[in-house]
Amino acid sequence: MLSQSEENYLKAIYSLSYTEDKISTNLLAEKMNTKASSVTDMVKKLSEKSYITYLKYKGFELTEKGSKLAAQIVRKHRLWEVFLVDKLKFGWEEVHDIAEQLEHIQSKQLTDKLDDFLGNPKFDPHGDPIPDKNGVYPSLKVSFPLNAIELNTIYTITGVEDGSMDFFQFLKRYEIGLGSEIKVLEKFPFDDSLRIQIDQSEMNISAIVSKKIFVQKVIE
Amino acid sequence: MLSQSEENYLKAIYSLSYTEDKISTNLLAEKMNTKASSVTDMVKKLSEKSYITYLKYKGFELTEKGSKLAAQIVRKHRLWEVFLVDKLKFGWEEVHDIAEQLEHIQSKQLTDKLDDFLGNPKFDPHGDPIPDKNGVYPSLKVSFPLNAIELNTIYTITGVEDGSMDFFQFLKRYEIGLGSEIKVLEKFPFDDSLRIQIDQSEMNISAIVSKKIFVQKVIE
DNA sequence: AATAATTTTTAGACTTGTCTAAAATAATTT
DNA sequence: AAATTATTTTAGACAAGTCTAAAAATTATT
Ligand SMILES: [Mn+2]
Ligand SMILES: [Mn+2]
Ligand SMILES: [Mn+2]
Ligand SMILES: [Mn+2]
Repeated sequence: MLSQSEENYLKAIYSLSYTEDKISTNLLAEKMNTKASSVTDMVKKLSEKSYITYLKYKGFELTEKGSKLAAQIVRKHRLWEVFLVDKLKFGWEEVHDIAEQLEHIQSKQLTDKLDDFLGNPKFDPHGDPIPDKNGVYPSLKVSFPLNAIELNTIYTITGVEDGSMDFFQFLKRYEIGLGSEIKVLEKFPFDDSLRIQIDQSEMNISAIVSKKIFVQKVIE
Repeated sequence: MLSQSEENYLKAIYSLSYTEDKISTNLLAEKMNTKASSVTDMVKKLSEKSYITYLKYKGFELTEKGSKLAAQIVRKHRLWEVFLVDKLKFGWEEVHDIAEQLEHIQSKQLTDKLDDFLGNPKFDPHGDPIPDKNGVYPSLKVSFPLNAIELNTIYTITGVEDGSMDFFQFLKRYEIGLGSEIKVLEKFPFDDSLRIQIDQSEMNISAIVSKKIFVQKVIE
């Protein structure tokens, strides 16, 4: 059984693994708000216990064992967040620090019963996916930029990349917003512009715009 | 903010205060499954922080501040036990160790919201009273042995002290059980036996029996 | 009241987790 | 390729919490 401190480090490494391949001492130190020397100490210990592989000066990465355990901590964290928001009526912005404590409670039975009590939620109040008891994440509908989707298929807009006022003005003018249903009718290779159907109306959008609008396939 | 260890010691002192006035090092060491020297170390610290008063070789006792805090830890412990049993469907015998961890989660808001969510329970699954957010316990109906109660007043049987088969056989023969309504009609000083009314029937019981049957006054 | 037994405290050691400062290694610049 | 800079590790210190063994204080017994 790992200490609370070891678990927090492991979780941080897990979270960095999402973007980084091998993780450096300084990167983890920054994430954990500690000093590099403390990280080295902990990394030695976690490596000793084979939750990570580590070569001096060369960085470290999670082992299968480490990854499995980290997923379980994330699972607990997110399940407790669901509990706090859904059952205790906390705001979603208030729950992180409490979940940071609750995630360390040791009882597999508790986690599983909590999961059932909450109705086996797939996402936490911040929209982050909750791994199941085997560490498996719910299948995510992945987002694509508009310029990369199938023709004549309905998608939903889930995000835009550019946050400039000009871009928002453009989107508003044509009533393009989150949740709008969108279908690409035709591609024009000469300038990569697209003829699209947005809700009921049709229009042509430039390649520049098409790269900034992200969509997900509509399920069913 | 106290450490988990400090909180556990404080809670143990609080629990011993119920029977002991001044608490000795060895008594607490036994309760905490530690060595006397560890207790001395911790007692110094808690005294330093004025949760207890302590004189070398003379024992220690809770201050007002210590008592208040300990009651809040007990409150959390018992509320979480209610949660585990009522909501997560644990058996009442399974919840103590988990509550032992949960009682250390730091968030007053969490405790109060949990209390509301559970419907402000007054007793935990083991029948122990839950202090409110001000540390006040629900008014307990206190139990007395039958030989110490008022004449001609209705009481309810809440417990028996002797667990022998012979005694149970006796109780069963006369249909005396938990929840039975009982009234003492007459006392016979020559042998301290009692004439009682048990539910609808009347009988005489010996002093020996009268000391083993515990009752509470019927409210209202 | 002296001696013996018990209880409590102290002294010193060990572990975990952290830090600062210095040394070692790696990466970048010239 | 050497020098400079950045990163990482080591060495040594400290606080918290625990333990064993020895010393001190208290309590009980003769
Ligand atoms: Mn945490
Ligand atoms: Mn979250
Ligand atoms: Mn506890
Ligand atoms: Mn209980």
